[in-house]
Amino acid sequence: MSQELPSQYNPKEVEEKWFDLWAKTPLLHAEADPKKKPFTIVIPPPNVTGILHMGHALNNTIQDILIRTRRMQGKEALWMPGTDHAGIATQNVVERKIAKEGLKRHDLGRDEFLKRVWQWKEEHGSTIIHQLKRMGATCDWQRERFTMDEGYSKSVVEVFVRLYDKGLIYRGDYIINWCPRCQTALSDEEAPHRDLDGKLYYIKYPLKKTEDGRQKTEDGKTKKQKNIKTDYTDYIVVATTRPETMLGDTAVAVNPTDKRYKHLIGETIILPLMEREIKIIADHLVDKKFGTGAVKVTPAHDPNDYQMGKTHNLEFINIMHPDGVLNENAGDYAQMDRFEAREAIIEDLKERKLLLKIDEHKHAVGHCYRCHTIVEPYLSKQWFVKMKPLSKPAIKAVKSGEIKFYLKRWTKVYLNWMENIKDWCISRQIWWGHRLPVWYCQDCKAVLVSRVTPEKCACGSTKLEQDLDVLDTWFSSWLWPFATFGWPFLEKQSMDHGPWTMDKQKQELSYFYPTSVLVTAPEIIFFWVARMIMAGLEFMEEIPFHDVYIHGTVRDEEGKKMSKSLGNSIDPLDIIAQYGADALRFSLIAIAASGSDIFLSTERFQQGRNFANKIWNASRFIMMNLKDGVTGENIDQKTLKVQDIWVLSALNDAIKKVTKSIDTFKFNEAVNSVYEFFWHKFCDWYVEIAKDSIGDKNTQEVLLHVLKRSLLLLSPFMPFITDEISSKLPGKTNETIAIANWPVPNKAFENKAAVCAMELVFACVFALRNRRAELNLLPQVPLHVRLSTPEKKKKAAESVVSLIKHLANVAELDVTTLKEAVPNALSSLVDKDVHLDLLLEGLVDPEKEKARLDKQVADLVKQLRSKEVMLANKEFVKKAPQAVVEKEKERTVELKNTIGRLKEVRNAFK
RNA sequence: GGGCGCGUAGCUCAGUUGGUUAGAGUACUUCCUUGACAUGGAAGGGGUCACAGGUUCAAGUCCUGUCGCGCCCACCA
Repeated sequence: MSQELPSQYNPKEVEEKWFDLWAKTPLLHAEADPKKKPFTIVIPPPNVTGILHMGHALNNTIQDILIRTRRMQGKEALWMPGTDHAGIATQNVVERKIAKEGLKRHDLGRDEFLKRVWQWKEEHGSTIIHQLKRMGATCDWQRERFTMDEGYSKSVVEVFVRLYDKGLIYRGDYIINWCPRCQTALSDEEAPHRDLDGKLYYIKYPLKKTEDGRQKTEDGKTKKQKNIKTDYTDYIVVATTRPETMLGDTAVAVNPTDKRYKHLIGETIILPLMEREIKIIADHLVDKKFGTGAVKVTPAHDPNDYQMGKTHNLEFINIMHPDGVLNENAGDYAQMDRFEAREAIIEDLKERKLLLKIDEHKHAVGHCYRCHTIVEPYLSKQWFVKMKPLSKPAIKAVKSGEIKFYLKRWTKVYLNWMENIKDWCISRQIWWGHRLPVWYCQDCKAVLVSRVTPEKCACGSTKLEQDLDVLDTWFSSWLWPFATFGWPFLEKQSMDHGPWTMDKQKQELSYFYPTSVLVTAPEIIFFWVARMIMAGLEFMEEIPFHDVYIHGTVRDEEGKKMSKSLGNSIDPLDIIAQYGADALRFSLIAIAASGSDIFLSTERFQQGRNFANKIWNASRFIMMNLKDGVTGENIDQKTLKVQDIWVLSALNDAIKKVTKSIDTFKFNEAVNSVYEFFWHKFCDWYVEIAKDSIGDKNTQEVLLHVLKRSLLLLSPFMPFITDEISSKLPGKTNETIAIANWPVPNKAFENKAAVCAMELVFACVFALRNRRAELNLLPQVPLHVRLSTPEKKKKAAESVVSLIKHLANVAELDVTTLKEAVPNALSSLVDKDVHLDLLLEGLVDPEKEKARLDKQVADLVKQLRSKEVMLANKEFVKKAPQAVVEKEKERTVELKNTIGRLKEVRNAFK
């Protein structure tokens, strides 16, 4: 006995009870079945400071569709959730919080500050997890991990020590990306370049007079320097976008092949403002074509110049404090902010007539990905991972096809990065994160890298101090696929999802690893995907996943990336509140074609809401008509009607299509197939037809049968509403359909004849509705109709008479095999040799109808001609596939028949 | 500078390895409110598939070029 659905679909009411239940339901078997191939996904750990945005919503919906489908298909489907500690972001959040109390982190001290961060994490860190649950994500929540968990941290330390021992981690002074606001080093990936409208300043650097008081002169100028009028007698002109760095210049460089400057190489220059003597050097790094061909060299503040500084043994002068304020090396400009100093220096140069000109100049400048401050190339002592050795197997894994990207084009992006990989700066000058497992002996200056806190140095000293830096968050994230299982199992870890033993954890890891698929956004390829592949191959000696599905970036209507900072985001939580999580999920997936970017506006979600409403009401209608004992599983095959077979066969098609589309990561196709089937086939046609025999038990069986399977097919996309409805259907077997069985096509229901017969019904009903509209006949007006068909189709036609009568309000319908046209009737071709004549005495203007028919005939003749031309083409007949040619021939015959028939009808009008 | 993607209906986009008359959602027009659903039903209008060449019996689909838009990477200071 089925329960009733409330007459109004209320997403909020429906959804709120389900995520708790899913979270409580064991989604995995207690013991992994070694015979069953698992399906594993690890969730891209969202930033612990994060709140759900559309990107997350899309990402999680896709993963949830995959995991739900595979789970229903009987796989051991594990979805490992969690969050990463997001070092810089989280620290920033907490710093902002204590700033409200008028405090800075140094006021609190490291320990106290970290306490505050943990406190914040306890209070707010699970926000995003709750939001993911609210979206319906069926993760194995009891396995939730955090990159700062005790056990996970041990993996991080283990990895650091192993890489260090292997010589793949080193420490050194290099130019790195420095964020003066966050006051930490950043990796190259964390400092994305953005184009800025900058300026290119041309500055005169005076040459030092030679000993005899004369200056060297140049013989002749080259043609290329026409636009720069330079007095080479007294000055060399350099071009720079960052004039403030000139305070740290220790040379001027020119290209050794540059004829303009050849005679000046080795000469001395007086650095303006600082009045320091610097040399002119020659280096191939200098581009002759850019600016004046002469470049100022600031080895401590530019990566290129750093290179030159090393090769030419120049002095490295750091002119900046870590916060971007100039230091004592900056002379008069000390204590000025870097941009303030720029202005001041320009003013001073102008005053001294040393500024030749300023050009507008667009150039790309690195920005901190957490606070968007312009980063400073900064010379400092940092820790690095040597990447080349790690990248080699990672390149191979993708090239060999062991790991596949969807879409394929991302492979190139990955390989390009991997093949040009640079060493990874992993130390961060912040407090929140994994402290480097490095100690320095205060006595003998030895460096100790250790898994546990060392007690004393080899020299016997106990004065050991741990490195103050912490590791890049991604240095922990890249271990996610195996560290979340407890790797490296050094000791029994406290995992809160059961009475785990180390052995069992090891078993689990070897069962679930490598994982099946990774779903993420394109910008994460370098940060995470590439590094996970390297880590997996290095530490597990196996790839971490087989497939990488890259989905699109969610953008607003103007094509901008949706982000909080731009203020253009549509909040998924608002959409959930307004339309429901099912509508959100449905619409997101329907829009998101394989990997293309997604443009969003609120209206898009109405489609999802409307569909949910349709599902609700159709289900309600079916349920309110069910007799006791109807289960949807006891269809009597012998009494199936044409329409029953047709809908069951269409259901088979839908099952096949949806399953295949999900297998090939074409989620929009999947969702459109099930939408099309449910709404436009099942509801629009079958349910309408079924109303005529709604009292029959078998009709009810079919209705329920199709409904149940439709709900299963829909459940990965719209889990809440489908589970709610299923739970109220008779004969349900599971607590939740999240663990029900995925539907499979039933061959018994495949029947071509029935499908053809139904197509005739559609064509007839369609033609008649059309006529009604043309003739302004209300649906209530009964029609008289004759169907002319060849002998062989007569039986099929007769089998659907009652359907046509019912659907098009036809009072009389004769099926004949007569070929001649009916006078005073409107004829429609409804199949290639089946005509439908609508008898209409006096209801139609013969002249008008004649004209209409003439036009129709003319159109068809045109079509026929072009077909004839095509078929006369020998090449076509020879080369085209047989089926195509046959179809064209059939079509020609069809056209000829129709034309003849229409002419007859036309002439029958008196 | 290099790489990638996109130009299809008013709008947002689908369109499988080339093969009948190019589809959907939305918007628009007309009609339909007696019990599943107006968050609905029926019918309709609307496309030179950016442009120009080429390959082919056949091109929205493949190739080349042009124009427009977008993204990513890069040490032209």
